[in-house]
Amino acid sequence: MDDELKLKSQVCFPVYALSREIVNVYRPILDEIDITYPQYLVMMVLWENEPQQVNEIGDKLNLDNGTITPLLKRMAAKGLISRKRSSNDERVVEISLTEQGKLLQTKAAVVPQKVVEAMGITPEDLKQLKELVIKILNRAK
Amino acid sequence: MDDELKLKSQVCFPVYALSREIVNVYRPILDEIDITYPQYLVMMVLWENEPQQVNEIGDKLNLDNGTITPLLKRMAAKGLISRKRSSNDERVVEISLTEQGKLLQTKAAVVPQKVVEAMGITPEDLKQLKELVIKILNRAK
DNA sequence: CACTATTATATCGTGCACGATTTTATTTCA
DNA sequence: TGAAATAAAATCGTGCACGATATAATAGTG
Repeated sequence: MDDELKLKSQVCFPVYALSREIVNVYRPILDEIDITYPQYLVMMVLWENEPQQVNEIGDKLNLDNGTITPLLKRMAAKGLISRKRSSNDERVVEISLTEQGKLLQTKAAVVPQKVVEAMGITPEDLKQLKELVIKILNRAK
Repeated sequence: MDDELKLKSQVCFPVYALSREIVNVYRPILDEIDITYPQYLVMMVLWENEPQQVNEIGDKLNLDNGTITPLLKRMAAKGLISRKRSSNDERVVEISLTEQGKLLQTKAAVVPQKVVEAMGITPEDLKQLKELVIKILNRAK
């Protein structure tokens, strides 16, 4: 049998498995502040700068608008963000943080440390992983 | 602002983004043999050994049965696999390849090379990535 | 031998994730 | 200026992904 078609030979499968494992590690930690991992990513984008357009957020997270639009709607329904049509350009929807969304940042401050602890990963491996993944990601896109 | 809550500081986000990018690279390639990436993973598990129980496949792919059961049902509906209750233990469902499922292996032989080309990744980075990700994955679980 | 615990699978509900298409607004340029 | 092109969001359909729960069969135990 062709070795390349064996699961053990795969490089992509461990990445796919690690990605899901990461989300599973985040889940119980983010449950405490009542958001999901993709929602947490959106919040990080907005804590850094707001308001932002739907597409700006999608570009930063590499999510297309078929994903980001319903994601933002769930977040708006939860009271974390607000959506307003731009008066300059009626096509654009500006996403801003609500007071509740701003306050969540304080509660989220403990998340990074908790995740590192839960994953049991060393800072060296972390750094190496990030550099390598970003290198590959940049080439792939 | 707390730097740890910035997207740029994140390690997990690049892994999550790379995982989705990988699936997106596979998509057009696997479209030609009419399967999805998770279905391709199941096929690899079965090409290596069959029949296998539902849970055996799920364990190898780290997928719980809320994911694997409907996935296998779609594959059975497509004619790639067959599902049969074990006569020894009526709880167990044995998953086997159909003739069509076996034949697909030949058509899939070109997939690994095509993916490597499409990703534009060097063999050294590939090897390094795999080792690092597996190391982290083993610690996290 | 019943009664409880365990195991294997299925089901249900929610939330991504993406391609394809649609809708509406703005821009371009003949 | 008005038709065609482009751009921003939204919508639709399909397929994961997972926790929680349910169902049914087998195993263990007093």
